[in-house]
Amino acid sequence: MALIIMERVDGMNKNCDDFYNKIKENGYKLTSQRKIVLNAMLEHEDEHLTVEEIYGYIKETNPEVGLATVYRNIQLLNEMKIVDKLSLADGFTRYELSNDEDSHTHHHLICEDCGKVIEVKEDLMDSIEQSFLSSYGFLVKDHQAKFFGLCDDCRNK
Amino acid sequence: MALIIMERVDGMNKNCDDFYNKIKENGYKLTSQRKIVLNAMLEHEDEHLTVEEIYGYIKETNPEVGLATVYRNIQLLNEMKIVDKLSLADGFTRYELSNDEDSHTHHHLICEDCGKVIEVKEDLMDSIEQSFLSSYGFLVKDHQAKFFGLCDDCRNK
DNA sequence: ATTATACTGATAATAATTATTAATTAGCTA
DNA sequence: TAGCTAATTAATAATTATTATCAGTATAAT
Repeated sequence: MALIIMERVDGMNKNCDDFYNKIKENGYKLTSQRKIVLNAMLEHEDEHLTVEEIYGYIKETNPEVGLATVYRNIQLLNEMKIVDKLSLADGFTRYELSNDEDSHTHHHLICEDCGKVIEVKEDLMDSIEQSFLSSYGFLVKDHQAKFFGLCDDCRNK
Repeated sequence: MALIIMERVDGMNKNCDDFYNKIKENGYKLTSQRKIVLNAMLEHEDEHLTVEEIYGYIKETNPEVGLATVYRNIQLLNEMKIVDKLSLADGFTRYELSNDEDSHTHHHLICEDCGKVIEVKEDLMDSIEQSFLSSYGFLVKDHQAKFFGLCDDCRNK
């Protein structure tokens, strides 16, 4: 039984070990709780999760993990750029797995009518960021952009 | 003395009455506290203020105004698009006077080294927003964008 | 001027996050 | 591989930010 679980975890995502290594490279210990938090994020890759939601998912299989530990480790994963911190339109702080550690953060289109959030994985900001360098001498390393408006469904209602 | 103060308030900003009218147009009463909160924002037009900071400015001249009133009215001014709500890099919720009620929210360039915040008043997002309409059917009404990186000074250090 | 109702101040309540502390554990060293 | 040490954890207290409550007050409509 334990073996089956191990197989599933190992096979689930080839990046899993990469993340484990990253944690150790940064000088942090690879604790079971850290793996659990990271796996929760991997298992809900395309969601924008609050800490309470992450905690809820974790409790289903690992009720012994404490809330403060989830807070601590989400923060740690954010500092290591493994997860991104964002806030959409509802005032909650949310986290999601970084799509690619070297690429810029992707954009979110937020429908003001139904609340739906659309992910835009293309960057599309290159020219605007170039202009910031020439106009202000500001070198952009990353960005975070939200666009508010109406999604296709709500626009046609 | 009262007259001098009145003159200064009236002369300070010709938009003052426009805002007062807007409050009444929206069906809200024009209370002295509401004027005080609005004037605090007008007197610190280019700052990104937390509620505590606004409260601090108000207390200097009007210590009788309560904190809950500041919260209530800042929220109200935000709903009426007189002030914008934003969060920069420090996790605090901040407010600033809207530059122009009809234009899109402006951008912020945040230096990761010294923390300086540069305002970009030009929009520059038109083409990217057009592409969202054609690719996703999403009609953008407003946006909010932060760019993280290095300012001119820190880049040359 | 009177009056209905929205608004305010003070403060209690709530929610989100951080700090504390004793006990546990990862991973280095012998 | 056992033992050691510092990092980490669980539980919970403390803190911080924000919202709700409610009795009293002030706005603006009549």
